[in-house]
Amino acid sequence: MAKCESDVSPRSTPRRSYHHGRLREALVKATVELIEARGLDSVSLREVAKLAGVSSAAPFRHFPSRLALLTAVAEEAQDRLIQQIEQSLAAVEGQNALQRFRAIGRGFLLWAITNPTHFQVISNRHIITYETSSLRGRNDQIRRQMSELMVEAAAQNLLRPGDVSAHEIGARALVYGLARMYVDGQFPSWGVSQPNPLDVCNAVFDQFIASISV
Amino acid sequence: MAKCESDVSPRSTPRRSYHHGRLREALVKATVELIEARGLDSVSLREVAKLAGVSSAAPFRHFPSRLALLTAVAEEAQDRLIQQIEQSLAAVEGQNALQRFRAIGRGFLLWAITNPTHFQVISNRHIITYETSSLRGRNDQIRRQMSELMVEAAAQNLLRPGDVSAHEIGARALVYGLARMYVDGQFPSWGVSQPNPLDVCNAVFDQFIASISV
DNA sequence: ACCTGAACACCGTTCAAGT
DNA sequence: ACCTGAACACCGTTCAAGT
Repeated sequence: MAKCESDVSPRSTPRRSYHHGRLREALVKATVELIEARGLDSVSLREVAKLAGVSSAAPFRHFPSRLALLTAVAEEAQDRLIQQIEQSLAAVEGQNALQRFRAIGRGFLLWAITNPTHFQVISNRHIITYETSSLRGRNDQIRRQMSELMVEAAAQNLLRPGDVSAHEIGARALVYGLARMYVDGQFPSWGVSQPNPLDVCNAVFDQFIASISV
Repeated sequence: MAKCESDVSPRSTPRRSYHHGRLREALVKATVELIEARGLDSVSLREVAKLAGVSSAAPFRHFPSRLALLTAVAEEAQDRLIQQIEQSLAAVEGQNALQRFRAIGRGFLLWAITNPTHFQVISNRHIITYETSSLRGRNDQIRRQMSELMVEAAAQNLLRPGDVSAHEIGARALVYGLARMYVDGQFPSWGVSQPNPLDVCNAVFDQFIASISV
């Protein structure tokens, strides 16, 4: 298997001490850098370790497995997502339930497009342990929030007639699908030639929100 | 790395002849079986070869790389998708452009849910060579067909006011997102407890089509 | 023409031993 | 307490040699 060259190089300044100090954080950082440089598949613990300037066995002091390391990246991804959603929600405080629902979707899109590597890791359930980590619980929380807003929007007659949960699942699938199409590089082949992919995503999502509202 | 047990076992009837005869097809079939039994990540050429009853070097007579083997699976996936779409389109012959557009979406959903393994392989651009195979060209063909139907639907005033391409990208992202949520096992956590996931997908997609039509 | 067996350079993971 | 070096069983891929 030929390994392609890249601009990722190990620590030029060798550790002055035997103990690394912040190896855990350094490994997570090195993993993200490696994915950005050469893609998810080419991430090996051995190269992550080399990038962080330690032996290939050292990561196992901090992570029980490769899965656990990538799960740590996914947890960082989720932290950023939740932060982004909270920020987007804060910007529409006091507005109606549908506008708040829309803010969550836009927050998700902004997060996915500005953090494509993190999005790729967290949305790939095969490379992380989703169920046994905190990921599942915190994701469920976002989902519940969206459900409540949809129910509230329906109660306030903000939605066109139709099944409320179908609207909700539709919105989630639409936003998730857009983000995936972007990170999978499908936008160019779809004739999306606009300079900013986020503008495209927002426009599509906004039109969806408009079409389900009265 | 511990290998879990499974019900996939190599050929019980050993080859009577030195030459396999239909090794290429057997390898593709073994690959699909292996993914179904133990997931995409655990597919190795060596095990595929063992399943087909040949040495670990034999596959390289028929496929230049692991990528090429999985690309062959993806091509089989695309064959089935195109066949399904043609069948779905045939069932709505003579109906208006929006109904024909809807038929493509429903064909895609039916294909993805009845062929989850094939969908997983073809939608994972990191494990196949998408650009240099016939995949890209034939996929573009489907996309063009959808574009034309959308333009035709707009010309016939079947759509609510709005950007036509945003409707089209929205439909594509929605359908793709639904299929991914299903194969990624996200439906249970979304409270989708209906017996048939296809019914859920169809209902969500139909409501989308209804919401963008006049 | 098609397949095997041994080899090479990788990989995740373990563990005794070092500091 | 934290890290190294060598080891183990894997992996994709190559290639001389077999049929």
